[in-house]
Amino acid sequence: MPELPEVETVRRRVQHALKGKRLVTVRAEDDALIFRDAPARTVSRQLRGRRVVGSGRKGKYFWLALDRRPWPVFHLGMSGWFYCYGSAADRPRHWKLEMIAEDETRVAMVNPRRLGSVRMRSDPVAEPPVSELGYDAADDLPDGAALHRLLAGRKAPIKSVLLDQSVLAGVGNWIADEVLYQSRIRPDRRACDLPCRETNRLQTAIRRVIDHAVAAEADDTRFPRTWLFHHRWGRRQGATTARGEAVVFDTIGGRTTAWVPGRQL
DNA sequence: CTCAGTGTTCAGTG
DNA sequence: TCACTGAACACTGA
Repeated sequence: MPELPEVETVRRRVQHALKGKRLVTVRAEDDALIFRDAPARTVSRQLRGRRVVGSGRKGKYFWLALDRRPWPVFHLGMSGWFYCYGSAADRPRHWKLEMIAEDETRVAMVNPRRLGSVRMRSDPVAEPPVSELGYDAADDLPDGAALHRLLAGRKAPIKSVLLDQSVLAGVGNWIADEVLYQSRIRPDRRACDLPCRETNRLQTAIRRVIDHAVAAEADDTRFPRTWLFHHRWGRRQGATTARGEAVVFDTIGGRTTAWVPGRQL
C-alpha cells in the first residue's frame, strides 16, 4: 500500500535492519522494468561490499545512504514492499532485490506488479525523479495560506491536484480521498475555487492523516474507526461510514474516488 | 472469465 | 510551454 506513510514505514524498517552494516551479498532479479536505468547486474555490483550509513525519503521515493556513491533510490509502484528476515528459506515471493548484511540480516524488495523501480543516483535529492517532486507532504507541508497560493490557477479537480506529485509529494489515492472527506470538500471542486478557509481545513487534515498513519506504522487496523479508509475497498454498493453516511464511488482524474455527498460540499 | 487496483509516464489536446 | 485528460503499463485476486 505504498503512499507516504507506507513508504516511510518501510524506510524506517530497512534502516533499522541495515544501518551500520556492510552488505556482503546482493541479488538482483534480471528485470529491466524494475532496474530501468542500469541493469540488475550493475546495481548488485554497486551495492555489494558497501556499508549502509543512513537513509532518506521524499514523497513516495526513498533511498539508502552508503559509504560510497551512487546510492539506490527505490519506488514501490502500486504493489511494492520490503521485508526483513533471517534465512534464505524466508525469501518472499516476487522478490526483485535481496540484500544480505554481514550479520545475516536479509532485506528484500518485492514488486508483484512490476511498476516499481530501483535507480542508482549520486545525489538523490538533486537529480530526477526526486528533484522533480513538490513539497513533501509530511516534512515540508505548506501552511493553509501557502497551500492556497499553490492551488491558485489550477482548474483541475482538487482530487487530481492532490495526486500531482510535482505539487505535493506523497499523497496517493486513499490519502486524497481521506483528507477531502475529513475537511468536508467535494473531490470534484476546482482547486482554484477553494477559499483560504477550506485550504486551511485541507492542510490540517493532510497533516493529521499523515501523522497518524505514520505513527501507526501504516497499519490500517490502527487507523481511527471514523476514517473513510475502512469503507473504500471493494467499492461496495451501499457502503456506509462509521457515522452512517452513504459512500459514493466516482472516477475523478482517472482514479476511483470514494466520497460522501451530504458531508463534502 | 472479467474487472478493478494504494502509481507513474506518455501522447494528444486546448 | 503549460495544464489537463485518458490510456498504457503488468499482474493478482475477487
